[in-house]
Amino acid sequence: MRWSTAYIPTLKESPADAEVISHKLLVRAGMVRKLTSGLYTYLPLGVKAINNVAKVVREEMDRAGFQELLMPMVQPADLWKETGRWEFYGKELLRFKDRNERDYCLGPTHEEVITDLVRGEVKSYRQLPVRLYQVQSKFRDERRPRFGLMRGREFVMKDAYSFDADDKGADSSYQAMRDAYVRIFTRLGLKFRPVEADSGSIGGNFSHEFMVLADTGEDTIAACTACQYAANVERAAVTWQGTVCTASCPPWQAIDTPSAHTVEEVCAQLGVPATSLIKTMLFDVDGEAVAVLVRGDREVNDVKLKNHMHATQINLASPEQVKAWTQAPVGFAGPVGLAVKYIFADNELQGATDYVTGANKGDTHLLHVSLPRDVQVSAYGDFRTITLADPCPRCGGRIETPKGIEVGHIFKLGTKYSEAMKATYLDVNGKEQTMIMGCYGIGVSRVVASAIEQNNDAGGIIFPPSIAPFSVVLLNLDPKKEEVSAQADALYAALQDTGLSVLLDDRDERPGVKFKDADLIGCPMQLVLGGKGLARGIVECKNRKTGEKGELPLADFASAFAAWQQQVLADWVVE
RNA sequence: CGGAGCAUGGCGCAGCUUGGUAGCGCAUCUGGUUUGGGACCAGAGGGUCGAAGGUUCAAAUCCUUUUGCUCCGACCA
Repeated sequence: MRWSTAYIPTLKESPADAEVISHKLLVRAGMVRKLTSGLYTYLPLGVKAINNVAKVVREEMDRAGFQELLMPMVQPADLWKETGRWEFYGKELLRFKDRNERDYCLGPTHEEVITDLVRGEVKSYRQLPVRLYQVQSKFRDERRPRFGLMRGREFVMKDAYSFDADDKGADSSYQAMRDAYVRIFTRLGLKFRPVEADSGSIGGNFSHEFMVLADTGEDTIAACTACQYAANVERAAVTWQGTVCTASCPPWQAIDTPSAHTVEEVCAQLGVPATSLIKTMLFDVDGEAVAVLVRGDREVNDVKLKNHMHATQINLASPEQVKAWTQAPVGFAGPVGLAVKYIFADNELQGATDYVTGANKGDTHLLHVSLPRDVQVSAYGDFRTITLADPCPRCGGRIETPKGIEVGHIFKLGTKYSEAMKATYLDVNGKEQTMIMGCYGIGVSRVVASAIEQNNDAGGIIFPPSIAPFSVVLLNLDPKKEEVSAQADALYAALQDTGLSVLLDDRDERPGVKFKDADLIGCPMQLVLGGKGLARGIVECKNRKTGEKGELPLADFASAFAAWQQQVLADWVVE
C-alpha cells in the first residue's frame, strides 16, 4: 500500500472523549472512528489489525478441529424463550419487533441458534462430536460502554461451540480449545494468563478466562507467586486458617454511634480497629432478604454468595430494602435479632466472640456480640474476596493481584442448553441421550485494543508483528528525487515479493511528519530511505519495539533484511 | 439506574462569571521560502455556538425543557 493513496487519517491530538491509551491511539493512528457511544467504524488500518487477529484465530480453530460457519446476527425470540434467557438475560439483550410484530433480538451470543441447528441435524452418536465456530459482530447493550474498543456495544467476536456425546468427549473438546487459546495468544505476542473463572449467567460446570495483563484491565487476578494457580478474584477461594474462637465475652450492650454509617466512622468513634467489627451486608437474592457477615476489613464477594445459593439474580439491597428489613437506615444493620431469610457468615467468623456490630437502630451499634451465642447463623462459608494477606488456595504460597483484560473465556456448559432445547442423540444402544456442550469466546476487537494497552510508548502504538496492519513501513524521505523514489519502489517491490505486508510512505511530506506517523501506527519494522543513505548505499532500519537503529546495505539488501527481520521477531518471543 | 462534568468550524480549545458584530492553535486551500524527528512567511475558505422554548432593545453568555457524549458508581457471559 502506498500511503499517498491510502486512507489513514492520523491525528496529532487525542480526541477529547478518549480516556484509555488504546482508545486514544486507535483514533490518533487512524484505525477507528466513533459513530456513537459504544459503536465504532473500523477504518482500513483497524480492519487490517482485526483481520490479522482473526487469521491467527481461524488457523488455530481449524487446527483444533473446529469448522467455521456463519450464523445470523438477528435471532428469533422463540429460541431464547426455550432456554429461559428471554426473561433472564436482561436489558443487555437488544430486542425489537419486525413488521409482523414478532419478537427478535440482536445476538449477544449464539448458544440458542447453534443448538437449534445441531439438534435438527445430529441424531446419532456417530455424528458426534460437532465442533463449530464463527467470527462475527456481536451486540450487547452494555449499561455503560467505555474505553473505546475495550467495552463497546458492537464488537467482533469469535465464538465456538462443541457438542459431545459424553463428559469425556466434552472434556477433550474443552482441553483442545484451552490449548488452542494458549497458542493463539502466544502467537499474538501478548503477555497473558489463563485463570479460573466464574461461569456467570452463561452457566455450566467450569470455565477459564484468558487475561491479557495490563494495569488498565477491569478485572483483578489472584495469582500465586509460587505455583501455577491463577483465578479471577471473584472466584479465588479463600482458605480459612483461623481457629474457632472460644473466649467468653460479656453480654452485648448498645452504644450510641451518632451518624457513624461506615466501618471507618464506627472505628473512629469507638476507638477499635476494623478487625473487631462485623460488617453486615444485605442482599436481595431472587427476591429473598439475605444477610452476609464478614469482618469489618473484608469485602463480601457477591459471586460466591450467588453460587452458594444457586441464585439467578442477586443485588445489593437498596436503601429502601435495608430500611424495611432492619428498621434502620443504611449503615446500622447487624445480625442480632435480624429477621431475614438467611444469615451467612464468612469462615473466619466461626465462633466469633466480642465483636462490634450494627444494632438495627439508627445511630446505634452493639458491643460484645458473640455470633454463636447471639445470632442464628444459617451457614458459615467462603463469602469474602481474597486479599494479598491470604495464602494461595492450592499451595499456600504468596498471592499477588495483577490487573487483566478478559480477551477470551471458555466454558464447559454441560447440558444447560441441550436439555432446555432437547438436543439429543441416540447412543450405541439406541437410547436417547443429551449432548454435552461447551462454548468458547474470543473478543477479537478487544484483543487489538488490549495489545495496544500492553504495547505502547510516547510515540504511539507498538504492534506485535502478528497483529500489525503492516509488517514494514518504508519511508521515502525524498519522494521528489527520482533516484530515491526509484530505489524506494524497488525495495517496496522486493519486500512484497517476500510475502510481507508493506506500507510505502511516498507522501509529499517533511521527514519529521513521516517519522512521527510511522511510530504512531506501530509497524514493528521501519525502513528509512533518503538521499543521504542512498549516496552511501544503505537503507536505515529501526526496530519499533526496542528503538534500535541500524543500516542495511542496498547491495545485499535481501539477506541483510532477512537477518534483521529475524532479530526483530526474536524480540517478540513471549517468555 | 444514581452522582458529576461537557457540548462553540474537520480536531483540540478560549470566550459565558459581569448579555453588546464569534476567536485561537492544528488541519484545509493559494503563493513563496524550506526539506532527516509533527517547518516558516503572506493570504483565503469554513461555525444556525447540540436542539427547542423563554427573558431582553440585544443571548454562545441568563432561565426552563430536551438530546447526545464522557467520567465515577451500580450493573455486566
